[in-house]
Amino acid sequence: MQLSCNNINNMRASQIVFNLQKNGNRITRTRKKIIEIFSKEDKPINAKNLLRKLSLNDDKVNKTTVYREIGFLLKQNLIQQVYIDPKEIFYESTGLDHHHHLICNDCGKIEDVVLEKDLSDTEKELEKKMKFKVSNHSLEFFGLCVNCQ
Amino acid sequence: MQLSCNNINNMRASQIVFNLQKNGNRITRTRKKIIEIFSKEDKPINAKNLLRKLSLNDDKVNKTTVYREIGFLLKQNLIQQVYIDPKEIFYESTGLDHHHHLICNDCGKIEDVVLEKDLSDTEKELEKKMKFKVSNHSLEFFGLCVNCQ
DNA sequence: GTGGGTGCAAAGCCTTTGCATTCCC
DNA sequence: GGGAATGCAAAGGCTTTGCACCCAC
Repeated sequence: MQLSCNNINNMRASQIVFNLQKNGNRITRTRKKIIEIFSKEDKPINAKNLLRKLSLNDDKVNKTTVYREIGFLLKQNLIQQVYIDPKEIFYESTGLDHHHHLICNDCGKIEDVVLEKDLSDTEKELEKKMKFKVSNHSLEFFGLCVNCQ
Repeated sequence: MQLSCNNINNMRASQIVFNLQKNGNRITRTRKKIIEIFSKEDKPINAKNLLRKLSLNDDKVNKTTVYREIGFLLKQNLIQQVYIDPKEIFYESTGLDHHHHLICNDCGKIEDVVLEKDLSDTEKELEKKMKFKVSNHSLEFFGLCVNCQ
């Protein structure tokens, strides 16, 4: 199970690397690792997390590189910001299925959730009523997780 | 129009001040001013905005005071954080009707919107399916406003 | 008068920038 | 070899902290 899941994710990472390279971007060891981390991870990551994950392995990566790489991946639209904490910027892969987050106010745990109904009706309402052209939305739920209730 | 609107908001501010005082909190000039600003303002405000608004008038207020006052109002649950920009923390009065924001990706304008349907069904779904007890949510829309389309 | 509120300066954090060095293609 | 990517140190920007002074009650 875990294995097949990893395979799928690794395929996604390779695909991303392939496309980047095709478009003339260099694939350095750090860039490849970061792409793999974002492909494997199903929770939002911030710069500090990412630095820690990278440093777990063999060689160290400088934080400047991490920030620059985040900027690069944002520009390539491979990751996106997640609006769950106004004090820290979190990111997640744009390749994930459209989902939302449950953030526990007590322990800080973040869970993903795919909702049964989407917000397309609401977005239509906004475009009609407010003449606002919605390109994306952020819907996050705050409360208490099972363990903290 | 404008006048009556201000009156309503000023009433709200006086009510807040009254309650704070009743609970043993001191009402300083700065605290009162900040409460009035949040009551009058219908857009999310950040510390910098607030400092600027306070400095427009007669005497200057120190930024430390602004940050401490924001902390105080948060603790009193009179203002809440708004999740629209991961780089800056915005706040708005908790006394406003439940609403969401439309953030223009081009000019940065923030509009309020009250949606026809609420998310209570979705919150019930989450409590049932994920055993997550929702206390509040953040729903923000990003896109292009009328002028920027 | 007392204790909370304020101002100032300094420190803390996270993030960005400048510049010389490294290494992918 | 050329130019993008990297590492290091320093700077920037926002926020917090320490401490002496002030003012609301």
